[in-house]
Amino acid sequence: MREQALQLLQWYDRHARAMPWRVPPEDRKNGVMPDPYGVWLSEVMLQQTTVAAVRDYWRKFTDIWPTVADLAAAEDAEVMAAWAGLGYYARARNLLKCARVVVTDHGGQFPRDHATLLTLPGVGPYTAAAVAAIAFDQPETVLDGNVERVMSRIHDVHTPLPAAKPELMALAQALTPVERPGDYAQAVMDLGATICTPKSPACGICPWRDPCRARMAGTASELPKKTPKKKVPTRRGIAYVTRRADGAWLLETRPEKGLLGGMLGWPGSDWGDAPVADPPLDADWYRLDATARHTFTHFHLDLTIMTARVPADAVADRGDFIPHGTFRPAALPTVMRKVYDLASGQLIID
DNA sequence: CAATCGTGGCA
DNA sequence: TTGCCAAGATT
Repeated sequence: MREQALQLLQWYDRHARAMPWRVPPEDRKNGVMPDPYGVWLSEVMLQQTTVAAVRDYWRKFTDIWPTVADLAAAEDAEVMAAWAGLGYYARARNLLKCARVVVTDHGGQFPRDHATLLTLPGVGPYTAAAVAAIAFDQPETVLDGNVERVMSRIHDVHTPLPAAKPELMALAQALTPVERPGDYAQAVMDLGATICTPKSPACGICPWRDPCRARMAGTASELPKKTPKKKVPTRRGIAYVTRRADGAWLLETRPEKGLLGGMLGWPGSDWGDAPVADPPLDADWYRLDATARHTFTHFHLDLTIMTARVPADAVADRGDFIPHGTFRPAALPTVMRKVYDLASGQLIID
């Protein structure tokens, strides 16, 4: 095996991070392999998301749906509700699609090869490689943010991302060993997460200290270069929070496509410069002084909150009344939960 | 290729 | 407060 990969694997044997979905290196050496379903689930959840944020969600999902068949049989709304708060909700929609494809088209078994994995909804180049390597020990190369950073430093690559990706992928592939590819994939990512960090990397204790070109050049902390991103605009909107006399709340399921697609939310306006919207029903509307502020990936949102109490026989033009006993604020995406937190005090039913 | 798509933690 | 960042995929 290549010396450099071996050094990283030896470091991983001593410093592998413990995670609920991970089989530690000492067990993998004894032939223990992780459940592909759990690996796939973790990889989808970890897309652009921290390990700390994923842990409890992964446990919740595997507790409620222990197998891919269980997940495939789940109600859409239940899965979206369970995902609420984790963000990037297209992942949850594709997660369910993928589970159903695995059951109907692949006999309930995850494909083992990269090409077939790539055909699954929500599975791109990174996730396909991660599942193939970690769950099936195939010599695939994972290229995530960690690996991009590690490779750009080891080889002192100054080409800015994302243009540098093909180059970094080639470098990463050249290092990928044929032995223990699953542990190796996890090892590079652990290295990036704990040693070769974005700011102040711990080069002094790095297993790849000697071959690292950026450390030699003193450029490690400024790599990888990235194309500058523009700052985000502020948009405004209106949210209508309606409570019926029997305690029910007026909510609507958002369209499948677009922001917060498929998630539960308060009826409201579009979000833009000067939002206008008709209330979801005729009522005596009260405007809260406080607004709900939230930052998405590409814009800030400032939501004006309107509240109203309506009779038990009220009929809405938009949305559906959800009974008080059924409604769970935790099933809302964060921005909608912020609105609830601000509005609920005004809508207490005796 | 560039834009879209969440959230929470941290300097 | 602001900006950056985290195991990307899709269009």
